[in-house]
Amino acid sequence: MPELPEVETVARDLQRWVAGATIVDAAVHWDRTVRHPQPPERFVAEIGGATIRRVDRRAKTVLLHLEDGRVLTVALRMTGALIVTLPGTPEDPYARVVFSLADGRELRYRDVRKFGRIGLWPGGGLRGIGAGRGTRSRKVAEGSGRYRIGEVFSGHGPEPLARSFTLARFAARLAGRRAKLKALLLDQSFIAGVGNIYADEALWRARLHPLRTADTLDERDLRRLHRAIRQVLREGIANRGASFSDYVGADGEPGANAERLAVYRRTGQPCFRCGRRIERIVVGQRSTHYCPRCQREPVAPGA
DNA sequence: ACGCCTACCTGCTTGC
DNA sequence: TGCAAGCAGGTAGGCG
Repeated sequence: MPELPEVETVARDLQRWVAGATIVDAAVHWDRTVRHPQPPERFVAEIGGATIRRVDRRAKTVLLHLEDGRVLTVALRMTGALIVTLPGTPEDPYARVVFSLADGRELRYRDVRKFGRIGLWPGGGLRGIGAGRGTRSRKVAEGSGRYRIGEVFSGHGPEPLARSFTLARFAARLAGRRAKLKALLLDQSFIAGVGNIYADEALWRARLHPLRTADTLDERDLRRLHRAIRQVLREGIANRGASFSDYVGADGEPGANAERLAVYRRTGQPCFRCGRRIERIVVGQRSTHYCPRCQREPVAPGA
């Protein structure tokens, strides 16, 4: 499940391997993977001849900045992967879009479950992203006009690893919120890039129960949570991401972070801090893993 | 504005 | 062994 650390790994790989490369052709094998422009034939016509200037990441989306200013976005969602292959590499039945590069290599978008989306957008408006209050995700639907790349992300919250994501700013964003911590961490308009794995890991590290509500946190809780979010994401990047089934880097290799996780998918196994068995509950339709001793139950109001 | 729910997808695991 | 149900979860979009 590509979250911030996994997407960052892919973007860094691609920056090393395809920055400067020219896309000479593209083949779309699953139409709905291409979100914009529509129809896919138009997408193919518009991407042909484009040269990749730089590759980076915003939230959980890979951004391939083209020389002419346009931006190719790849949202990996659940099972998406961007893999660079050498000439002669066998075809992949799960490759939904294949970009042919001028030097003979291919940049393949592989996606077993077809949730991922690729878009091509006019540049502009990226500056200042995440500086706003983080509204609910705006409607930037397929086929509904040509939004600039900045507008695609206008509804996203701040980047948790940015220097500007300070404790004060985090506290200000949390103020007045009464949602469960788990739900809040998964909300991309609150913070960009955290998914189910790193939400559970951050809460374990901060010793906070996933059902605690944001308005019950004191200053020390806030500080621990702010720190924990940044730590688990940085460690994930250092280990090239966590692989469970489908996630791989642009080299096609899985990351090493899955075996270093403290709670995610460790139900019934001992907590690394206290030895108590990790439990699994469902919060907002998402499986949630935590230590019942280290992460104490929320106290009912008025109890 | 916010919290909650479902659809989108397919492969793997589980249970009978 | 076979087969169906359950599970995995990011996010658009709908509802109250």
